[in-house]
Amino acid sequence: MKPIAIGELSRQASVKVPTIRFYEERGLLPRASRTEGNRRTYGAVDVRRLRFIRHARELGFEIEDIRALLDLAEQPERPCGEVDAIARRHLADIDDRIARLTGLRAEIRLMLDQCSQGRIQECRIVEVLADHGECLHEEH
Amino acid sequence: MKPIAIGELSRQASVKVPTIRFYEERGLLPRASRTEGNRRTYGAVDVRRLRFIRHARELGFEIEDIRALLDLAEQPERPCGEVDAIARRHLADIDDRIARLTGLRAEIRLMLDQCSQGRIQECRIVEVLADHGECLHEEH
DNA sequence: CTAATTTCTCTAGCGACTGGAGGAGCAAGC
DNA sequence: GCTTGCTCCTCCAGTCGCTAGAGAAATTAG
Repeated sequence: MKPIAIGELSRQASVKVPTIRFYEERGLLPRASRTEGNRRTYGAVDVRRLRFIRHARELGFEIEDIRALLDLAEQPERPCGEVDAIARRHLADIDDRIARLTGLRAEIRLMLDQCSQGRIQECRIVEVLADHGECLHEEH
Repeated sequence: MKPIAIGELSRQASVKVPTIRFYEERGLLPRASRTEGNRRTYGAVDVRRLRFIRHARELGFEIEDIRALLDLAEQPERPCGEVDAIARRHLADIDDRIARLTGLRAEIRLMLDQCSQGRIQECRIVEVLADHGECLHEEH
């Protein structure tokens, strides 16, 4: 039950000190209580909450989503449909990004394959970049 | 050979007006000549250059890379090894991102599959987020 | 008691734009 | 010639999720 300082919280949750202050400012962490000397103090609850945040961030959830997930996590009796929806949206977002990156990959791969290592004059990479019409890429 | 205004350049290259001014400020486009009334004027060369930039951006190249590519494109006699290197680096970067996103995807997919649509109390999604040890994810 | 470490607040910077305020230029219709 | 409406100008602020620095104060170790 002994309170810990921000540096200790940082170590226990693997989140940098300025990031913790940033999360507090953004409302993901409650405003920490302070010592006489104005230093933030934390407890086990904060460690858990911050680890939750870190993990969700590692999985790519945005701050807003995490805020919602934290709110929901505090209401254990409610059905978890909203939690599910957030995760599902995030999954769709990731799928989207993977698809777009895969498209880019193909196009760059092709450019590289066509480059004959000659002079820039006849370099396919430069040509393709210069002329949008020459490539696979479409999206408007 | 008639000069065009920034709005027309914007339409012809499919790049928004403020973005054109931004590119000028960042040195990707030369400082445009001006009319008596201080408005920027452009020509066909600028349209080509801006399209090159747009296409490279769509492919995910960073501004710095594009600056280098533009410099190289202006020296057609030089070997295209550097162009190749930039594209290769970018490909590696994309591969990296795809790999990481694929990892995230798997983990979120798993969470979703395990969620039994009950109450938040027993929701696997919340559990996994709360306890880092429970998941596939490792990286530090 | 001193020195080293930690913490505090405040501010600015990253990348690549995007959008708004407030004002001036310009073409066309009356 | 004048008004209307569009385009353009500059400058500034905001986005996202941090990260880093300055300069000062509190705490801890030796």
